[in-house]
Parts: sequence; structure tokens; C-alpha cells
Amino acid sequence: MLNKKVVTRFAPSPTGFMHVGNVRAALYEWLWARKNNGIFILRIEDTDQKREVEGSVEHIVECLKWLGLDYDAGPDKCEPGMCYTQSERLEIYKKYAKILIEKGYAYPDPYTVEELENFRKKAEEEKRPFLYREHRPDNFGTWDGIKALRFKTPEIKSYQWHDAVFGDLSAGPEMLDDFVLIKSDGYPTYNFAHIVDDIEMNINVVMRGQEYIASTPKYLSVYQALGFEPPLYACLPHIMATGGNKKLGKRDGAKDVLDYKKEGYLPDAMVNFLAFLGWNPGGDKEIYTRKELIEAFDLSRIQVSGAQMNLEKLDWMNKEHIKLLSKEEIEKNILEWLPEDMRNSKLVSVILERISKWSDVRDMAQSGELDLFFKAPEIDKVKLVYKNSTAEKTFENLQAVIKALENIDENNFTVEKIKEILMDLANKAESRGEVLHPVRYALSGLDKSPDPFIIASILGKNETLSRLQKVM
RNA sequence: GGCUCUAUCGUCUAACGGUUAGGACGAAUCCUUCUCAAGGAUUAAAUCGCGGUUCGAUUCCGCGUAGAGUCACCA
Repeated sequence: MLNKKVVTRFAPSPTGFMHVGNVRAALYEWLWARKNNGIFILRIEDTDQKREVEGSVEHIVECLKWLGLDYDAGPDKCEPGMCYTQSERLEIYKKYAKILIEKGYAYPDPYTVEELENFRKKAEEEKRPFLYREHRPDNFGTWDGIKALRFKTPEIKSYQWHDAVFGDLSAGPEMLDDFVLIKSDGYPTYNFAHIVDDIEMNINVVMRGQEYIASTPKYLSVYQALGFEPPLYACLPHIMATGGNKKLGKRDGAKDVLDYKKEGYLPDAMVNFLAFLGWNPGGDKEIYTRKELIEAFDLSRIQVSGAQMNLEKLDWMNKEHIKLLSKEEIEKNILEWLPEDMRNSKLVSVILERISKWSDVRDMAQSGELDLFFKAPEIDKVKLVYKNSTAEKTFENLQAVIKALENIDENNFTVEKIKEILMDLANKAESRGEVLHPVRYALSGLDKSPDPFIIASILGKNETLSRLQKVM
């Protein structure tokens, strides 16, 4: 890696939406490239036509854009003559395939699908692993481009390699086999295409899920046959579903990352959360800005065991990131998530304390808990009276409150002033609740609500007095 | 089944071979204006088991156990 510009890539296949597992790999690749002033490439691995889902590429691009993981090159961002979509690079794979054929490291597969299936079944019955190379033909025919092209493993041996995350790894010869390079439909397999592309694009750091550890010897043997140096591998531990210990995948209810966008999570919070799911810089600090993450990120501190998603922590982290925003940004967002007829900036502080993500604003409005700020509530006179107090005392207290509030200048009807006046009265009473409860209830009509001072200040002097007088 | 990887509070994790095993989320309790929220304080909560190396093991080694991954003309 010395003196070499770091080039990383995120190489998803367009088979549906992106979930946190995919995105975290992209994030780490991005962080590592940015930290080293390197290059981050987006490459679309669409060699399986059957599994392709329309709109996936746009979805992937939108995800990366939302999270701010800008790539230096990609399908929609490439220099002339370059292409980052595998289905449009078939000639390149063929070129490399021919090199392997010439070197004697590739040959056409003479068997039919049924014959292969039988081999496999037989191996299974004999309770031993199936290895295609045990059926390797003695004489290779010429490749007509229609049959599948297989790799001839150059050397059956044990491979050792270094993984930036898992350390020194090794795997025995049983992992090596004559796998398919080019499928009979003319498309390369992942196993072949990604290596060709990584070579062609000068990728020198490859991060991907740890499920690829097992097949790494295969890739190393292809590099050996081709005569190129393999990149630095950094296998990532799996992210597991909440409450489970299974690798998080679409089938296990992994969520579309754009759903988090829809729920109003901050991209910076998402990035912070994902970065810490399987990595941490050491120390007690947990809230990191994007810039701080880039500075602190380090391959060697990536975790080796899988981590569970903890949505509660994501909510907490999002809240912390909201606090990092400017007053103006917070107000703008809260107002945007409020229905049009509720967009009152006085509500911002009350709402802010009660949300962890923007969609909570919408939910608050929908639940009706903000209605009290827009229309006078229905009052139950029984509930107006505090615990062991009496109706008589309650009205007496309310009368005093009204009188005191009337004396406040309209321009000075602030939380601080109201609080000062009301607390003064409350402290003189037998219990504070005896004064505070009726006021809060008369203003809100709710058992649970924000405190009376903030409500009164939002309502304003006129509305406050009107609601108080109404219950008398 | 073969091969591979992993194992610290419920969860995410920290700890040159030497710490009362630390922090965060969540939980509980208390305080701060009756309630709610926010904030503050406090508490409970972990080194998978057994051996070995060592003066000393969460850390190194072996075995066991448990979990995960992988064995496609999918990526």
C-alpha cells in the first residue's frame, strides 16, 4: 500500500433496495478513501440478468447521495472510454478470459446441467464435498463462446493471506475448484468479473462482508493465474437483525435504507450510527461528525464479530445530531414536518424536547397532542381539582393566578416571567400542585402535557386568560 | 457433513499480559416546577466452560461448548 493512492469501490448488484449491511460497506469504503485522499468508485455488478430489479441503480445512487457518500467515478460519472457497469464491459472480460485460455488456465465445460447435477448428487450421497475439478476433462476443446468457461485452478494448495480486519487467514485446497468464469449466456460470474474490474480500475482495497472469506482462495488463485497482485482485503463482520444473531438480509426484514430517510433520520446520524456498528475509534466519545469520522476511521479497529442493530440507540444518536444543528435548521425542519395549519414557530421548543427524529413531529401532530395550542380544550371540572384539594381552594387559586397574569404586560408575557409569577403563588400555597395543576389542566385539558408556563407563553396573554376565566 | 470465522453487562463496545473490568444505549431510583418531555445524579448489569503458559490471563495457546458464514452457470 505504500506510496500507492488508495482506490476503493462499492460494488452492489442491482437486485433491489439497499439495506444497512450494504450501506455500511459503502460507508467504510468511502471513509477509507476520503481519509487517505484516495478514490472511491461505484461499480454496478449486473451480471445476473435474472435477478436484476428495475430501478435498483437509481435507488443505490439515491441512497449514496442521501448519506453524502460521494463517489469519484460511477455509472453516471465517468471519464470517456470508461464504464462502471459490468453488463457493458463484456468485451473486457472476454479479453481476460482469452488470456487465461492461452495460459491454459481456462477451458470450456463439456458437461450438461444434468450431468453436473448428478456429480453433485453423488458426492452428496457419499458425504463428501463436491469438487468440479475431480471431473475435469483430460482434453480441453476450443471454447465456442456458448459453453460455460471454467477456470483451471493453477495450483492445488493452501493459501495464506492477510486481512486488514481478520488478520492472517488461511484456507486449505478444498476451497479451490474449477469455477465458472463466463456463463453460457455470455456474462461473466461475479467471481471473475470483480477481479478483472478490480485490476482494470486499480482497486487496491476491497471491503465486503465476511461471507467472502471462504472464497478468497479462489480469488487469489485467479490473481496468480493472471499474474497480478491481489488487493488488500478487509472483510466486514455481519450486521444482525435486532434480537437475532442471523446475518441481516432482505429476507430477514432488513429495511430499505431510504425508509430511514422517509422517517426523517439525519444522514449524519445514520452515518455516525452505521460507522459505529462494527467499528469504534476507542475512547468515550460517540457522537462524531462526518469530518471527525474521516479523521478517526481506521481499518484495524473494525470489529471481527457481528453486531446487532439497536434502533433505540439510533434514535438517541439522531437526537444528539439534531442538537448539533443550528436553531434555524431545527426550526425549518420542524415546521416542514408539521401540517400547514400548525406551522407556528413558537411550538418549536416544545416539540424539540419530545422528538428523536423528524417523523416524530408529524406523529405528534397526528396524535392530537398539539391540538391544545390551536383550540380551547374541553374541561372536566372534577379533574381541575388537584389531588386532595377542594373546588373552593382551586377557584381561589385560579382567581389569584388570573389576577397576577393580568398584571403582566402583553409584550412581557414570556416563559420566564410567567414562571416567576406562578411559582411565587405556588410556593405560597399549601402544595405547589394545588396552583400549578389547575392552571396546566385549564390550559391543556390533558392529564399529561407540557408545563403551564410554556403553554401560556405560546398561547399568549389573551388566550391564556380566556381559558382560565372559562373554567371559573 | 467438509472448510472457515467468532465469543466482555440485555445491546453497541473499551481495557501495552497487571484496572475496584471503563463508557454509551436501554432499564430502575432520586432531584429539578403537579403531569409529560428535556436535563442532572445514582444504581443494577458482563469477561462461555475446562485445562495450559506466566509471578500475574478478558488478553497468549489447546480442547470443549455455542453461534455464524460458506461449499451455484447468485453476488
